[in-house]
Parts: sequence; C-alpha cells; structure tokens
Amino acid sequence: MLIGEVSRRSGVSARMLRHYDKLGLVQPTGRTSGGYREYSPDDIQRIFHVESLRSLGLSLPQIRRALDDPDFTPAALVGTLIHQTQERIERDNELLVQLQRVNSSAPTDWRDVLRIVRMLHALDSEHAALRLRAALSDDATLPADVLADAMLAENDPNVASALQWALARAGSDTVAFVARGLAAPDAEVRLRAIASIAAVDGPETTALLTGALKDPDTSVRGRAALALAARGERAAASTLIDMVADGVRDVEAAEALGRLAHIPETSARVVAELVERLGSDSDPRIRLRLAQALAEIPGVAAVQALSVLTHDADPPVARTAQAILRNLG
Amino acid sequence: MLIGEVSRRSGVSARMLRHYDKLGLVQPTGRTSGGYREYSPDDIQRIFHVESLRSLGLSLPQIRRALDDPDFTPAALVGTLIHQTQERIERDNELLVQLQRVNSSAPTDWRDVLRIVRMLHALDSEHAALRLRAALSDDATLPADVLADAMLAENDPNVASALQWALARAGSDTVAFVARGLAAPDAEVRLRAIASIAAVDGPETTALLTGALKDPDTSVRGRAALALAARGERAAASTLIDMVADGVRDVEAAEALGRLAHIPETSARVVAELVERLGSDSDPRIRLRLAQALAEIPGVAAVQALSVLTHDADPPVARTAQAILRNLG
DNA sequence: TTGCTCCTCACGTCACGTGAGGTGGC
DNA sequence: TTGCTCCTCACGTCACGTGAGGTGGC
Repeated sequence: MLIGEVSRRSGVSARMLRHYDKLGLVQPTGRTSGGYREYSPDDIQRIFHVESLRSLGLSLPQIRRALDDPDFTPAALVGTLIHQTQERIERDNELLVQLQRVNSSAPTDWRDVLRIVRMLHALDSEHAALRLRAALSDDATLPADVLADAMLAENDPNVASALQWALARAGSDTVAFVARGLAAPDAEVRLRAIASIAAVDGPETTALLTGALKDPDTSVRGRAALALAARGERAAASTLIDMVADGVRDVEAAEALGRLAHIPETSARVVAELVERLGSDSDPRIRLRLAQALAEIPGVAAVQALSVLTHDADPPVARTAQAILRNLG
Repeated sequence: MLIGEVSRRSGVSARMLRHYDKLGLVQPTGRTSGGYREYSPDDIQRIFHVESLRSLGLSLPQIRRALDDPDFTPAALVGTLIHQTQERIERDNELLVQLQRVNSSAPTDWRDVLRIVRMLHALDSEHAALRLRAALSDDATLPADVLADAMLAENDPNVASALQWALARAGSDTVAFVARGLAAPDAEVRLRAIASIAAVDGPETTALLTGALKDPDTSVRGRAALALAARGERAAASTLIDMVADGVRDVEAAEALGRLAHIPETSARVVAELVERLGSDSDPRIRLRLAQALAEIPGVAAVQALSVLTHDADPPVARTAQAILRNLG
C-alpha cells in the first residue's frame, strides 16, 4: 500500500509517515521500482501501535524504545507519565485561577494586566511584609473577589486586617464573596469570614451571621453570636448562654446577654434559660458562671432567680448570689 | 548593568536575554565600547513586565504585541487563554484516567500496554458493536475497575450485560468497584450498579442493597428491594409495599412480598402494614392494588384482613376481597 | 599574564506544516 | 499529453540549552 492510502486509512499525515521512516519508527518493508514507499499489513499494524502509544503521551523516541528494546519495561515510564500529567494539571489549574482573576478585573489595557499580576504575586508571596504592602497599596484595580479570597486565606492577623480595610473600601457588594468562606472546611477561614461579615451592617449580613449560629465550630458560633448581640438580635441568646456555660469568652458573652436583655420580654426568656441550665447542669464551675451571668441581666426576673440561688446547695453559687444581690441593693 | 548581573537578578538566563534582544522584546538601551549590552533600570522594568505576562501563558510574540501595539487589547486574548487552559486541563484529565487504567492493569511489557489501550479505545467507541466485541473478547488483561466503570457508563443493555458477564468472570472482588456507581448522580448508573451487585451473593452485597433502599430514585429502590426479597431479607418489605401502592412493578413486588412472608411473624407485619395503608390511602386504584397484594400473603392474618375488606366501602375493593377468598376456599 | 565575562554564530531539541523542484504511472 | 501521486531536501515554528571560537576589562 502506498503512502497516500496509508495516510488516509490511519489518519497520520504523509509527512509524519516519512518522518517515522527517517526516525526508524516505521520503515516500510519495500519500495516500488520508482522509489515509492510500500507498506505491508504488518507495517500498518505498527503504525497503529505507534498511534496507541502516542495517545498515552509517549514521545516518538520513547515509542521507538518501547517497540524495539526488550529491556525497556512500561512500569517506570507509565508512572512518570502519570506524575508529569498530574503536575501539568496542577500548574494549569493555578494558571487558570490567575487568568480568571485577571479577567474578573476587566483590564482595559495591558498596563492594567501588569498591575493586577504584580498585585496577585505580592498577595501570594511568602513574606508577610510583601503581602501587607500589597494589601495597603490601595490599588483599585484589584477585584473584590480576589481581595476576599486573599483575606480568607490570610493567616497573618495584621495582613488580614489590612485586607479587611481594603475590602471595606471596595464597597458593600463584597459580602457575597466573603460569604463563600463560610463554607470552607477550615474553621479559621470561617472565623475570618464571620469577622469580615460582622463589619458590614444590614439585614443581609445579619442573616449570614444567624446562619453561622449553627456552625460546628465553637469559636465561629461565638463570634457570630457576639456580633448578633451587638445588633440587638435575640436569636444569639442561646449561643451566648452556651458560651457562658462552656467558659468560652464567657465574660463578653455575659455582658452581651445583659445588653440584649434590656427588653423585659427577652430578659425573662434569658433568665428562664439560665435557670433551666442551672437546674440541669451539675458541674459547680459551670453553675457558678451561669449564676454570675445573672448579675448582668436587668429586670425583676433576674433578681428573683438570684434570690432563689442564695439558698442553693452549692455553697459558692449561694455565696455569689448573695454578693450580687448585696451589690444591687 | 551588564547581562550577567541582569540575569542573576531577574532569573532570566543570559541566553534568553539575548533572545529577547533579537526578537525586539527587550533591547538594552546602550552598549559599552567593547560591545557589551548595557541594561538601564527601564530595560529591567521591561524584563519584569515580560516575565509577568509569561506567567500568564502568553507567547513571546504575543508579549511583544501586548507591550508595543496600543491597538492590541487584553480582553480577547485573556479569554482565549482561559479557554485554551480549560481545554488542556480537560484533555490532561482524560489522559490521566487512561494512564491510571493502564497502570492498574500492571503490564509486564509493552504488548500488554498495547492490548489494554486497544481495549480501552474499543470500550470508549461510539459504535455499540465495537463495544460489544470488546466486552465479549474475554481479555484477562482488562482490570476489574475498568470493566466496572465501562459497565456503569454503558447505556446499551446488550453491551452492559456482556460487561456484567465479564465482571462476573473477573471474580468477586469487583463488587467494590461497582459499588462506587451507587454514589453516581445519574439514577441510570445507580440502577446498573444495583443490578450488578444483586448478581453477587453474600453479606457484603446484601448490605449494599439494604443501603440502596434509601436511594432517592424509585426504580433504584425497587430493584434493590426485589433483590433483597429474593434473599429473604425482611428489610425490603416496606419498599415492596410502596411499589405495590405506586404501581411500580407492583405484580413482581406483591409476589416478592408473598415469598418474603412465609415466616408467620413477617407475614403478620406485612399484613399489618398493608392494612394500615388501606386505611390511610383514599385513591381507589391504590387501595385495589394493596388488596390484591393480600392474596399473595400466606397465613391467617391475610385471610382475616381480606374478610374485613369484603365489607369495604369501596365496591371494587370489596368485590376483589370476596373473589380472593372464594379462590382460597 | 590569568581568569572571568561577554560577544556572535550556529546546531540541536520536538513534532510537525509547507513549500520547491523533480519524477513515476495511469 | 495531462493530472495525480510520490520523491527528497530544506526552511519555519517555539523556547530554549549548549557549545565553538573569539575578545574586552580588571
């Protein structure tokens, strides 16, 4: 079979078939009197073998060895190819993220592109000083989603807070980008997201903070509860009481409960829940903290609860209740 | 600054700096009397710009246009680069799957590799005839995970069943690979997984089938329930009753219930559940199917329930119950 | 004078495409 | 004789590395 037909049947260009010939990869068995290459069925088989191995990413010299050198076994090479492909995919994924960030900054000319690439490299730097400088650079070309991602990934508190500022300057529609961090598996990231969201007022952020009260992580729940209490949101009460009981930022939590309970109705509910916890918990340290929290709650309900506690079986609890009532009087 | 120091500071090889010069990308401002290239601070700036754009994947000619041609805007090119990168990632992911399949077949020489690549291509073919031939080829070099993946992805029932056979021949440790299909988002895939798992006896497959009773898809649940019933597993009863009620393979389901209820205890529970459904459902067609199912259940409990139904307010239900009792008597 | 740096020119890598200029076979 | 196919040789692509052979500057 002549080269043209072989090319048509195999899909390999005549140019490449001549190239295979020169490399010694596939040398046609014969030539016609006129010097035309003549391929035998075996030659054609071999072409398909070459194409098979090419589909796995082998180079032509590698294919030559694979087909002709009996000492060359597949194990090592296939492993290497897998590794190289994985590395290439990883690099390409990073490249894609960069390109999409550049794209979302909507550059009008290449100077804009250069600016944002420089900023992205700086924010990616290992040196906190460089990251800080980038965060403080006040470069309006940085899109909000990039700032948000950088802030969520930032473990240096100084840089993180500089990025918070930059985000605040970038406007209020940055909340959606930061909110993506609430779904992160890392609790630290969720904590930074909450801190950032808490800095922006409005019903949207309140809803996000309320959702975070169900977070699996204690610190995240606590941070959300304190922020909600500062907004007068009664939904935070139960979480704040948990914090008092668990001794997690319990002083802050108790104060927040006190401010939350300035409405008589809320006050009564908070006192009821505190009293219920005092009844169900037996750990003396927990009960002491719950009793102390009552000191922060305004209104008669708290005073009544404290009066009952002055006769508590737990001497420290009873003494604390007495002391609080004495101070109030 | 001479080329050596520029190279050291920028990380670009002297060879490449000369190449940039020849391309007109970065031409040093001056030369010394001896002909040495002298780079100005601006030249060095430009080198960093070139490297920035290279990090985005631009070719050297593209960078030249970006830096020198004011009419060349970033929008289109950045979009193209994103697209190309996505395509490359996709192709590399497919390549990686192929390589890992080849690897998991543990080829000892390149002939093994060629065999499995040929099989993989055949199983990937658009033509069902080619896929069928590959499935029937009885080639032991095909690893079980590949067979399982092919079977799960196969939408031609003939080919799928040939692959089932091939899997069965490959041994019983193929179940784990098939079980991965139970997590597929496509209900068809889960259905094929269940069918394949049901063909292998043992406590492991029974556990998988029991788990599938919670599948969101009716057909998947039904298939699992029928398979479990054939194994005498009473856990299938509720699902079978659902099938009777919903009219999904209801005749088969009723028969399976009958075989399942040969133990008096199970029989009583099945009858109780059927009666409860008859009481709570008002659709006459559903109630008729539930009543008919009672005919399949052995034991006195079913006969008692049917006796009650002979006075049912629903005439077809009452008549059916009478007919069943007549046949029994 | 001795190292060191720099210069230009050019070949090699890798998998091709695209000619130019010529010829065989129906 | 006219198309068509085939031949070899060779340049171009792309981003480099690595020489060879020569020279400037301390």
